[in-house]
Amino acid sequence: MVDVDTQPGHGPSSPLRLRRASTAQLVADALREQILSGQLRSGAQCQELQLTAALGVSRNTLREGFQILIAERLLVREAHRGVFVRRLSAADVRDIYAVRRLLECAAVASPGAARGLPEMRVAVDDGHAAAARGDWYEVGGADVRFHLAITASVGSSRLDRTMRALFAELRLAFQLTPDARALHEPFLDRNRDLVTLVENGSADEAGAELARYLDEAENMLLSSLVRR
Amino acid sequence: MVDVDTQPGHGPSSPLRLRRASTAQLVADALREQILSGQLRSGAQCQELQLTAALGVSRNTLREGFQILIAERLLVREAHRGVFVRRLSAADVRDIYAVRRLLECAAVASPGAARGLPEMRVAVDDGHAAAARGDWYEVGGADVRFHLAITASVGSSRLDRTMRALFAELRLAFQLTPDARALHEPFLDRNRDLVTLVENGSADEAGAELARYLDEAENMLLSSLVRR
DNA sequence: CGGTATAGCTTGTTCAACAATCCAACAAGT
DNA sequence: ACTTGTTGGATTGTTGAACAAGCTATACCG
Repeated sequence: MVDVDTQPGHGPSSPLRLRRASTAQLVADALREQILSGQLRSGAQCQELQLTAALGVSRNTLREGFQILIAERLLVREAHRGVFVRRLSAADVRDIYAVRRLLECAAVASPGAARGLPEMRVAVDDGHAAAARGDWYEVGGADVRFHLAITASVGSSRLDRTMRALFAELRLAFQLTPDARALHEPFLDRNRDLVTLVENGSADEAGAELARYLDEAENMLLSSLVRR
Repeated sequence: MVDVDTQPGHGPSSPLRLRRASTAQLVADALREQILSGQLRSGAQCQELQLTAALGVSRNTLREGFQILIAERLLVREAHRGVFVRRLSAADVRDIYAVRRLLECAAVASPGAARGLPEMRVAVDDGHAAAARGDWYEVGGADVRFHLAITASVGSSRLDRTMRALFAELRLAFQLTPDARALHEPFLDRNRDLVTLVENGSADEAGAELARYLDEAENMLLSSLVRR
């Protein structure tokens, strides 16, 4: 699952300190789950009174939880109107892919890219396995893990967080498309090809291929969006 | 000033919609200002009762404001202990520079880098002007604007936000160094050189120079940190 | 001196109230 | 019919007070 630990930056000192999550954090986790799994649809309103009842927390705590997801850009607040599940525009999708192109291509073409290979291979296999049993939602999950593995090779926790947040947002767009299969299937083999390129140390070629890859993915996603 | 509009993602439709900031947002803005200007020192505790009195807001609203800055990583919360101004470790600095190297080098070497030239030039001039009058704090501000101009050339609002947040965090480290001049002076001319390289369309050379640049900046910052 | 209870303070969470704002429905005027 | 007030109900924004839970330091005891 894609989850973003926006919360308590590791306490200054202790690497071994058990901390139970705050209620607000639990609220955010629960809502994020609902959003990413599609149970809370894009554009849906999150009414305070209704959610306090459903989650069994107070209004103030719920609002603290909202703030977490607003910072993650999964929710948006409109003053005095309410909180809504973010609805991605075509411009948002283009913006996200612009970031992906810059970051992922740079990461995959960098010398350290090979460090991500083990996880990339796992994700590729997971994707094919999920496709074999027709679970296109999970294919999407495996695809996210594949691309996460690319940027994770840089070894920066901040970059990880950024990418996780970006993909969580992108999933909002995936949900708007009618045909998950058409969206993900073409990239199963291309992910495998990308692994091969990285294995062979063809840095520039991998970067170029990924750039084309992302362009096509963006166009597919965009064209499937305008249809509604 | 570096400010991150984590808040209300532009309302779904309207490009022309006036919105007053919520109190929680104002609280976050005020605290961010205090933190970045150094009045709230790194590591300092933000006591709820004290701040509610100082800001004239309720505890609940203050806590909503906290959440915003926690998401921006300027504050950290330790359960039942309190909220503190983030204190950057050496590992944090290295992490930040790893991201900067990837992003900025890719951006400056990309075809669209020239789009950022006007703002880059302004920032360079601002920096030299500030240096001439010995205002090293403002030299730091101009330097941030310079690097922001590089990534802004990509044209992604998400990338802008990410970089702004990154630089806000980095400023926490700047504050820990005793000698702002030593930290910033060497890069006044190198920024100028970078402008020239981009003007000439020497993409690869600009990327390589920026990589060296960031390595040195990182080392300087790190060595000035260990001293305390 | 080291360990442990105790007390005080701060944070975590809830609840209830009121103010500000939005929204839909209705009334009135052109 | 179409716009323009007006009004009332519902929702969000913010507050204050209360209590529970968890830290921290002091004082106490072996």
